Amino acid sequence: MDSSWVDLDTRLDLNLNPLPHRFEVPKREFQGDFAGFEEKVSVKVKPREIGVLEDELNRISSENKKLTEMLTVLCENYSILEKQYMDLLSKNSSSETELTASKKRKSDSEDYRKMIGFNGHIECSSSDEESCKKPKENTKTKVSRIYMRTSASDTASLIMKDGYQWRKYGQKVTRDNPSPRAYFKCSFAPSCAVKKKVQRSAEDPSVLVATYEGEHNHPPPTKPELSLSPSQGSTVGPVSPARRSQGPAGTLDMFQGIVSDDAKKSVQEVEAPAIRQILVQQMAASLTKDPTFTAALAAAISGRFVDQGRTEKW
DNA sequence: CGACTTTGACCCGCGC
DNA sequence: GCGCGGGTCAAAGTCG
Repeated sequence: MDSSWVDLDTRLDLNLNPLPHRFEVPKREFQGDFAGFEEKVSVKVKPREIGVLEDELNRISSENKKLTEMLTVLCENYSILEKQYMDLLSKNSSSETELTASKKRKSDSEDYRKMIGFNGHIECSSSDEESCKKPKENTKTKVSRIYMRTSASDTASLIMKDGYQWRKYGQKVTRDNPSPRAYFKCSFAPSCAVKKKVQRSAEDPSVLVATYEGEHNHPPPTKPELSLSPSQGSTVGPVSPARRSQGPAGTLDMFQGIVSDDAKKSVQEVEAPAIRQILVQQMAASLTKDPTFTAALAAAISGRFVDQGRTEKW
């Protein structure tokens, strides 16, 4: 199924066709202050140059249109894939109910295998094996499970970036899995009782399985707050109650973590195409829905041209 | 120095 | 009752 995912670099490189050399902006353009820039903008531009600039502007505009179309197609692809994913989930859940308790664990891992086929899986449930194991516990406790493929460099640690701040309080080697299980508590809010367990998959050590218990009673950390936790760099919790209702289980929250965390790290470390897909979808949505995007782009580009005119004058 | 991680000990539930 | 295994605690160590 991997092949069905669009492997898209999420960086928006709008410079598809680099401008001719004469339009390249020297480094010095980005140095110094721009005070009095407006005055300088009223430059004497030769009529011939105006025509060239207009041509460039038109070209950029058409590129922008193409990009918008690409994003639209991407959104459609995502919708289709999302539908397939939800179908798959519903099939699995229906078959799961027919299994006995003893078989359930096995089916869970098989289920996981199917899911991991497309590299990332997010599963949320309020009535799962956890509540079967611990019938005395409050069955209302929401439990969600996230499978995340990690890069080789991440295999040493069990830190799973999800946007929230976690404090590790224990680690244990369990019987059914040679790799240790790490226990985390949400440390962002003292009153937040959310816990998470992170363990490598016994079948695929490159896959981290995080099990979240409970719901955060606080909003997800914002950017500045995230930057306050450099050591763990942890990151998004799956379940902000206010957001839980929307979209495929947990996906939006997961996505939010990726976005709100240090972008470089997240994109590198979270390799699950599903997550990237969500990222792309969000980007596409925000761009296509924003009527000012084109205008802003054009303004930025024309600003660059004006800059260029100024530079040539110097 | 404070926040966080590590890790061995302890607690508790469950099955036999 | 006993042993096992999962979960938690807390002191010591580490790091920025």
